[in-house]
Amino acid sequence: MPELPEVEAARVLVHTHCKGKCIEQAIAADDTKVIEGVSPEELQNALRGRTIVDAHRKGKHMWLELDGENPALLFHLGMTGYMVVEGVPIVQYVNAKKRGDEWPPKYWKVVLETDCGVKLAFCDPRRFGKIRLQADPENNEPISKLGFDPILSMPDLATFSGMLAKQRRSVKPLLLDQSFSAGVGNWVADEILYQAKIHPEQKAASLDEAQCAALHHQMKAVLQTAVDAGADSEKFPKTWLFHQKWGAGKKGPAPRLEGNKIEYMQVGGRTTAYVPALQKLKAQAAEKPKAAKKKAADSETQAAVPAVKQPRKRAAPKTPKAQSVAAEEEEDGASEEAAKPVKKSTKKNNADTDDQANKAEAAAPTKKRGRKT
DNA sequence: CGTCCATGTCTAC
DNA sequence: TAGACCTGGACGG
Repeated sequence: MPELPEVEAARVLVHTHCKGKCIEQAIAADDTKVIEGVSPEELQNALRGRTIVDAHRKGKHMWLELDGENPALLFHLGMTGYMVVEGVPIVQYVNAKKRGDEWPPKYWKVVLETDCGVKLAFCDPRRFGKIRLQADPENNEPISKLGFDPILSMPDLATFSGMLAKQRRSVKPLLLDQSFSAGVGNWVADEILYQAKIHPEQKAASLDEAQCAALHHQMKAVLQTAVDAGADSEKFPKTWLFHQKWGAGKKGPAPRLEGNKIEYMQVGGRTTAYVPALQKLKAQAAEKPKAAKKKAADSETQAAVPAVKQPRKRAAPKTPKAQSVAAEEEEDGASEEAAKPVKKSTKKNNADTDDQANKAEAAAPTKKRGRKT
């Protein structure tokens, strides 16, 4: 769950173990989807011999500042990216599979080894992450287009309220917009809104003074608390909605929090958990009646309902993404890593995974974790 | 085996 | 606002 707290924890990890160290060896996977703009060889050559001066972060982006005039090494962790230092236990994402101690770790995209033997790897199973080289990252896209980072520079209340007043959107989609507030993701947004007792669909401009103040406070407070906990969810306050959303709640009895029922709905295309009893949608300006949303509406006071309560509610079947099963040529040692989809049209990167396996082997003969079939 | 879901962006109708 | 992009885990049959 790479949102601000998780990325900050990754930054701290690098800062703690790698700051001031020289990169003696760098290995990059042949994955053009994740590694942008440079070939593996170019990236390796650009990193070898460089000293990691420091590690920085803004929003969900982080970067390693290198010595001299060398461009920085940027990372965006996407949905499943994470940093690992050999021998240092990683804070597992909730619901993530336990990783072993093998090195290089599975799904590695870049592995660095410093002159004093520290080994750092960036891994990303789902490959939504991004790695790139860029000079002066703070003054170039995408980082230059980010909004305020609540931990680095939370605006004062007056400024913040002014920003809200100009918005037309609902508050949750606004919080998720990285050009508004950088670093807030799906779970953080839900937690902030729950703590501030604001309904996710409340229009940002319709928040009253007290709500603006609560939102302003919780935005900083929730993130600071998560950062202070090192993004380790086991250390998050027991009163947080977070634990229901990913901890319990999913399975088992009807999810409740402090005695209140938790509801789920889609807001801005994302699954949203909230507590209707505390987060009420107050009347807003001239708004269309908003056809009673079947989901939340009916269940408001259904405390009498038997303990059945189906977890979620799957509506439409949702078209499967018709995996083209067609062509399937390349064999060589390829078949060993992820079943390469050989996507229909837009397939430009296939040789990556298997290639990585090969490199991993070369780089660290010890382990090779392919999954044979 | 199949379906659904996921802590994030992008892009197109 | 829905669909794409990717992959793996959880769960149902």
